[in-house]
Amino acid sequence: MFKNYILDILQKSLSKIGIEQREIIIEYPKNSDFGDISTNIAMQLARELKKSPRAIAQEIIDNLEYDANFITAVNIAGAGFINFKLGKSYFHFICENIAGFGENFGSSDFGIGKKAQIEYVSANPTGLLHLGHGRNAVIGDTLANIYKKLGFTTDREYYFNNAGNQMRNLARSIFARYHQLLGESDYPFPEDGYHGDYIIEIAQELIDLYGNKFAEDNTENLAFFQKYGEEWNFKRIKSTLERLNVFQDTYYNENTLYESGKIEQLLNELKENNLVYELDNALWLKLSQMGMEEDRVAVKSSGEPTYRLPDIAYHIEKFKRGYDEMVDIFGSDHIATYPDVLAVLKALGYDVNKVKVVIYQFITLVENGEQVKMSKRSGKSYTLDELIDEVGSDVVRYFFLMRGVNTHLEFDLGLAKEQSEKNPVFYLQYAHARICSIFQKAKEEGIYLSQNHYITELSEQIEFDLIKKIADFPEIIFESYKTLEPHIICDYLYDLAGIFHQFYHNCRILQESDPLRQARLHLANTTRITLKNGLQILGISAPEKM
RNA sequence: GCGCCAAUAGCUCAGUAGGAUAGAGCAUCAGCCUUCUAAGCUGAGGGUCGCAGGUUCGAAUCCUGCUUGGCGUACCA
Repeated sequence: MFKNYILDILQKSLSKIGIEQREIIIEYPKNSDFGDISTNIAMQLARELKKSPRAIAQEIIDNLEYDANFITAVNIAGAGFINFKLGKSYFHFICENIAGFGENFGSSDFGIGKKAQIEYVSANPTGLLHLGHGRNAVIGDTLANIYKKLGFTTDREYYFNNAGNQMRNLARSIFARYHQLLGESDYPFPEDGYHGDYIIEIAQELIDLYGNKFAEDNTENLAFFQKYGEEWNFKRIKSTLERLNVFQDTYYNENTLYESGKIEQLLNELKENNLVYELDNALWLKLSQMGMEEDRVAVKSSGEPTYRLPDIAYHIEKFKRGYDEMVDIFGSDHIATYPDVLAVLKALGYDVNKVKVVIYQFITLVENGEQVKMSKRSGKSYTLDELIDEVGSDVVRYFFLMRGVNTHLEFDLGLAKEQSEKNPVFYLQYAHARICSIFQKAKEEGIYLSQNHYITELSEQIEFDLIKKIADFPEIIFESYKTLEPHIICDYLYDLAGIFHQFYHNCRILQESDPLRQARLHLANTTRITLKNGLQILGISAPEKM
């Protein structure tokens, strides 16, 4: 938004010297001596035009037409940077523009008319959510918020499987604890069973409800335990997600792919397209013909499909629903599996560019400099619920989002628990609360926002810095959509809060008289809206008082 | 062994369609409250961007090799 005018005049200048439309990179120089805004376009063109960057820069400037109220100086520096010094009118114009968006600032129509699906969490109901699921949930939910902000119609989906080995293992684990609680203390626990305390809780619940009615080891009883465990786990999973402000529209059961014949259909399609072959009683996917390392099994010799088949069928299902974009959120342990799925989809003629895969790295939990271990099947697991109990939902969300998805995230429990200036979440929320408190005070004094914004009253450097930062917001949202990196928004809001705090210290608001007071109130108000809308995307509350 | 991902300040991390003096937070040190919230602001110190080569006017960013760490490497999901 802030850069549009500059881009426009540069583009026109370029076309005058015979260079067609291209992407111009514009940035804010770190050193303010270089002006407010700069571009390296002359350097980019040097190789192509076989001229020195500085000469090209001069040529661009010579052909530049601009409003002298907007741009007060243009010069060449260094190897060929073109630097612009902006006039007050430019900042006023931008600020007025932002104010015009009101509470909707940051929304755009980029995705209007397009449908996106974001699939996240997708944990099977074999246990409680742990921290890894938390990172998955928060990344997925936030990306969905970003898509929504850009105007996409968004479907938030949870894909799960309530059949198979792991679920049978769950039933066996509960069954063993059930017997142990009934007094058979040496009843054997499954080798790779689920050791968490929640299994004991479930077993105890079953005893409280039914006594020893299900003690006999038969398939009916185990099936009952499996179903009971599934429902018990799902209830807990949903309540945990709800606490984190994560809501999903659809829970898609893998089983429906079998029931509706979609797996069968896929198998036929694979055979018709000659993408599979039989070997040792198993059905193999010809992945090596699709550019992959080696072939993999689609149907085991036991007749059971591997995960690949339903995964492919599920994605076909997504394609059939007509999504323009589909986002999958996976932990790094899945990094090797999705290329196979995509390769097959591609071979079947689907446009796999519509599928975006986010791979996030693992979390380590640290307290007092020591790593806290967490593992689902060992007894001592740190559940997501416990973490929310300790630090609250806002902190959990922010900490899970504040690093790049490809970074091993170190979650510092000590810092997270701290309710002080060290904790970045509070720094952000404090800025918002501070602004709200100014308006509260204004209200008490009978001061309200005027119709006229009186933006032209603003003249301090810090006010212009703030305007510049606010104006970046829409672009930041777009950037995080492009890169599928929510942390960009965290960093942005942190910077914005910082600049606001500086403004707050340097510029009085309510003590001034109108119209400057009004101008600053309006600037504070657009800051508030930006912070609030940004926090909303992150799923974090924007308190009015702290 | 092979594959993917990483390595940047004491710590946690930004920064990679090659660009100006590599940034932030925390920690350390020094300042600022009769003034709209000090959960704030101001300043200082702190770096062989893992190592070695290469590409070029220019490399944290691209290429090659190496070292270290994480995750994979199933007819588990």
